[in-house]
Amino acid sequence: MNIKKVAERAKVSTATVSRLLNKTSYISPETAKKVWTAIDELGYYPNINARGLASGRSQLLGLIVSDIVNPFFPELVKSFEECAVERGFEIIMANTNYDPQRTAMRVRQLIERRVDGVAVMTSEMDQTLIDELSTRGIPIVFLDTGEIQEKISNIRIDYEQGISEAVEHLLELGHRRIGFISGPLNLKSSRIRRLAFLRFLRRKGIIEKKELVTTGNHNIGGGRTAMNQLLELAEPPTAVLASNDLTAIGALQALRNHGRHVPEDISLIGFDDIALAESTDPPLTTVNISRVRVAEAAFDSLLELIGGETEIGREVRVETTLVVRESTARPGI
Amino acid sequence: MNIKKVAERAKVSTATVSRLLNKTSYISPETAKKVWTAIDELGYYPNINARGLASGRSQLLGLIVSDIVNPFFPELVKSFEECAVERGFEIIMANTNYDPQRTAMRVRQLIERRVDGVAVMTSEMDQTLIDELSTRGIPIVFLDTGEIQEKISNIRIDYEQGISEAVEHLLELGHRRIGFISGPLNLKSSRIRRLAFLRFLRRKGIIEKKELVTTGNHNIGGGRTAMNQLLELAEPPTAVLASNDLTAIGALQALRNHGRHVPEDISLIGFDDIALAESTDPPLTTVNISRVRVAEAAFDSLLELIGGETEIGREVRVETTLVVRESTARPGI
DNA sequence: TTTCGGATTTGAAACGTGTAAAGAATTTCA
DNA sequence: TGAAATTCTTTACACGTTTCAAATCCGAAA
Repeated sequence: MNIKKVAERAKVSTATVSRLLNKTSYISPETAKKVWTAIDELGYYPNINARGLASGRSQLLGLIVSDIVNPFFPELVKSFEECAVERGFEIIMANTNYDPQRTAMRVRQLIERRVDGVAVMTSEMDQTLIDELSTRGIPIVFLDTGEIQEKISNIRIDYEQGISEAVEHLLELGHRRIGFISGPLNLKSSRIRRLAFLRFLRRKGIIEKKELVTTGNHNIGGGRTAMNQLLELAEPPTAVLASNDLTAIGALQALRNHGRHVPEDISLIGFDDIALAESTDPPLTTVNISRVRVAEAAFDSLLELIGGETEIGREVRVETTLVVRESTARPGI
Repeated sequence: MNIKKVAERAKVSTATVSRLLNKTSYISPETAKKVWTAIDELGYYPNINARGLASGRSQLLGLIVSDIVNPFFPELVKSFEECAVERGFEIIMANTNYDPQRTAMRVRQLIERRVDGVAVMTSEMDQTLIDELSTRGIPIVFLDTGEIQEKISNIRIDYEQGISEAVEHLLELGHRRIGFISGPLNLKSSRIRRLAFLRFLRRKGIIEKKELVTTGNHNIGGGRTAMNQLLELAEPPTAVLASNDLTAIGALQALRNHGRHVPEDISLIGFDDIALAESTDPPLTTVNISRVRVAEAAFDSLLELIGGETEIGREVRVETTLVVRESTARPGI
């Protein structure tokens, strides 16, 4: 059941069948019909391996993520897959678990598989691996952590904007003592968020109080601990911004345990806008990063590089926007 | 940079190189060394497309899930990927979004890709698609929803056991009015869980009270609504079992809104044991389904079918076990 | 020592299945 | 009628695997 059989049955050459399937040139309607009939009758499915071998394109994209279990990623993966499938690509998922060795192995496999491009959604990527992809001309798109180069694009999430909006929102409500719970400081994205917060505060002429800026671990537990710490201060903040939603959820729990009401006693803002944020109690005001937008940007940039339209990659900025729900209000008196 | 170049440089035939890489026959140590040197010097990576074409094996597995965003799946996907990678396979993820057309398209693509096997983690799979895989001899493993046949295995999650344990636990604590919030009844797994609950109650000689068995939607909102309903009863339950953890979390919120304390006023048990269950307030007692176990069972069964060791598939039972945390206690007086 | 049978190791060549460049045949249009 | 356009065919790949056969080596028998 291969293209030859189809060609024989339709009484055309294999090239005609191939061109029909790939739409690479016009085929007369009658011929097309004959061929389609043959294809249907034989239940022919082209062999993508052979196609890939002959054409040099695999229609396969590698998607490297550090941890799908992190609620930020599934949506990203889902959207990316949707984009890919729409354009006739499929994705090979590679979960690295933050393990460099594993990452190296997976990248090697992706190369052997002759993927047409790789989306790297983790910052823990060795330069040698990037080089190995680059040498072979495989386009790459990074999330947040990369510099544009030949065949390398980068999606930059504009944390600054969302954080500005969030803090602005709190300022407008009348808050002046604003706390921040950052993520683990060994992660680049954590540091960026923290820095954006501090910078904006300074820009607004608000004196930074060291004790109001604490560190969590981007998990619920870390948020809880950090919030407890903040509450133990002589003068606790009237509003807290968390580096991600899980942290905010932990903070929410800590507040409840201390008998503080959100938002009456203290306001709380998260970051990411994971699905859960809508269903916390109270629903969490948070900064939305559109996973759909990020995935689309990543895919589009990759496709552009694959298509060879541009040699040099580009940087795409993805906005973040404040989503006001019910965890913020004027400070209590 | 192909096998021929390597062969030339090592002054051997391509067959020898191939055999060395695939370990399909002994190669004398000197020859092996020559070849390895050539491979290293050239930075040769075999072309998997060509390999697949020649050998008929793609070392690729399809993983069909209905919705990766559902917190049950990421862990499953992760574990499955781990198993696969360990044995030299890679996975192509196909997210169906419960859309039959999309499912059909993805299955077709997987066939074209000549995947060596498919794991179907969704119940919404058309019989014609299954047939299309079967005709081509592609092994399949289902989760919960399939009958073993030639080249088809099934992983059966033992809901009954977990639910028995959960209810038993409540009974031991002294509860007699036990409510249940099911998932959407159009999902097979929801129905199974609901049935298991009712059956166990009956077995224990407890009269089923219709009003205590409500329906949610496997999401937080649904859990909240359902719990509110239960609380409006003249005689509300003293304990509630939810069909999944998200539902339980919704119920938790509803209870809090009504000023009821968990577990003092009312006990609550979830199902699935998603990561979040550990971090709710109070930590949720729930029935654990080991995603790792499920993934391993699925992969192993699939591998067995691929290896051709067995023609007829088999059914693997995966246990579920109660994890007691802090959302259950003796009923208040 | 020579020779023979079998085991080991290697090579040649035939696949597997599609794509694409170049060229042939046919039709269209001036 | 000839040039151009359209449609199709021929054929040379792409790159491994695998079968079958050849070469080499070993120890035992003659």
